[in-house]
Amino acid sequence: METALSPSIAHPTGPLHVMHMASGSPLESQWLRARVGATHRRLRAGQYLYYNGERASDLYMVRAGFLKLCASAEDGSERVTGFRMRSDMLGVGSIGVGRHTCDAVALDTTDVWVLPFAACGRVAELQTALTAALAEEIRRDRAWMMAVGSLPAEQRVAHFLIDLAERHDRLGFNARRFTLCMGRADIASFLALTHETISRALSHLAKVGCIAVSRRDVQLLDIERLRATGTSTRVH
Amino acid sequence: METALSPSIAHPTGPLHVMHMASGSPLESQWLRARVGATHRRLRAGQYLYYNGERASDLYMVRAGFLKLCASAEDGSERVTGFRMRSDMLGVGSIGVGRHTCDAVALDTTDVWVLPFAACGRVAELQTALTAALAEEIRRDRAWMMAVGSLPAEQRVAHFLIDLAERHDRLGFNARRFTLCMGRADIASFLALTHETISRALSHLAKVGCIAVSRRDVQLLDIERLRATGTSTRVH
DNA sequence: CGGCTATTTGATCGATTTCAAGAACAGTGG
DNA sequence: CCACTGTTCTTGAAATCGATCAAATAGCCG
Repeated sequence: METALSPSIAHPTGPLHVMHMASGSPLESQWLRARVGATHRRLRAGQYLYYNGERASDLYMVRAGFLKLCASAEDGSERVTGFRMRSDMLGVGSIGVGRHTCDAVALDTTDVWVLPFAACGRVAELQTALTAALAEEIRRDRAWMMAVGSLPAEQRVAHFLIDLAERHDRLGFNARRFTLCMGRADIASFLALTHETISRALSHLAKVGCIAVSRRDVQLLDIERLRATGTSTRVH
Repeated sequence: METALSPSIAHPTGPLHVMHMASGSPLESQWLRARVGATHRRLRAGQYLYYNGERASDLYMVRAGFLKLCASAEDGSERVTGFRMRSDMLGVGSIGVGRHTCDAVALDTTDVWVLPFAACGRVAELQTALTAALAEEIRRDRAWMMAVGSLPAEQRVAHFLIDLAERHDRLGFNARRFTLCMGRADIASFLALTHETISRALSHLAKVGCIAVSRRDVQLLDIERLRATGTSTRVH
């Protein structure tokens, strides 16, 4: 019944679609994981998987739960740079520098596989999968750049909700109704807005009937209209 | 004498610094290039190296000149997502999807090496270098997200100028004085502003004595102050 | 020189931030 | 179970920054 939603949710040619690749990637294969000596780690909400600047020796794949990534500028201000859920990779930004370039914080009880760096390099299949995961990350950031740079506040929020819905859909979760694992402030930081603006945008989208919101529970009522607001033209 | 500038220009721990890595990367080695069958291509200003959506079979490394990358949203609006100069990689976003995810347009007479995809995959050293290049790209985008998301217009412009200066410095070019290869509109698109705002920001930075601008020639007169404006706190 | 595009500058308008306060909720300890 | 406290969320009103509209100037190329 989730698949019935796909026609309206899915985005066949968009960059986000490719993320699904990870679900079938070698990184999820059982024997490969054994071969690289993958271990397992569980985090409670609020715990850090790794810290910015910390020595990096592993990559991670989320198996359950939800995390946010926070980068900090030189001046000390923090910004959320992304959210990660099941089948997403973590820590790829550390490749080539050996240190994590952001914090990773669990927003819910979270399970990850720990994939040692060195081992990943030895296994050719993993190299390839890793490369693909990196490329995916780039496309994801690119999409974010487009959205944040050119959409007004309410449309950014709509875009954000649709993105979450698509990811839920791909993982087989309910894409029309889900709970946000992060607070308004985190969404605001991610979308480069204030938490008041997020609140107002959600209230307004609810008032016009696109969605229903109660605290952190969200229902997408009129996805088409939501997508329309989240996609409409805004040329600089 | 360029090195004398480094203390004030360089950014020892910042993500941008790592970009330099590319200069010493295997991708620049002569025999490796021969081994992957690298060819050469020259573009005149305005010519496209590749188009968004086009089948991708190569990666590119810039040897001379200057290019911009343009991504287009579903609604048709175009946005500049980056600028590339010597020692930068191009086309990495296509890895894993087989198609280019943006346009690459020369802004000046430009030379690139063409590195066939398939060959890159065979050579282990290249795989590693490639992975590093991808990670670099991610960090670069992350830095952009931080800047654009949290800085007001004038500081974004200052940040942009400093970034260009650092890249020039690393390549051994004059970091205090250079000419912009792109128009105001391209800068505006990249920084998610309007070209009028870019113009005003440059004029103002010039009025307060941080820089001198004439058309596309820029001199950085007071880098410290420029950096201060480009870094100052702006917490959401 | 004319026509073109890029750039600069001014004036106004509007979206979003900021400041401020209240309401809903969660957790705590009595 | 309930008051207490702190946090998250919502809402309002005012202030601000950048966009938009409009026009003038400056280069550039044929």
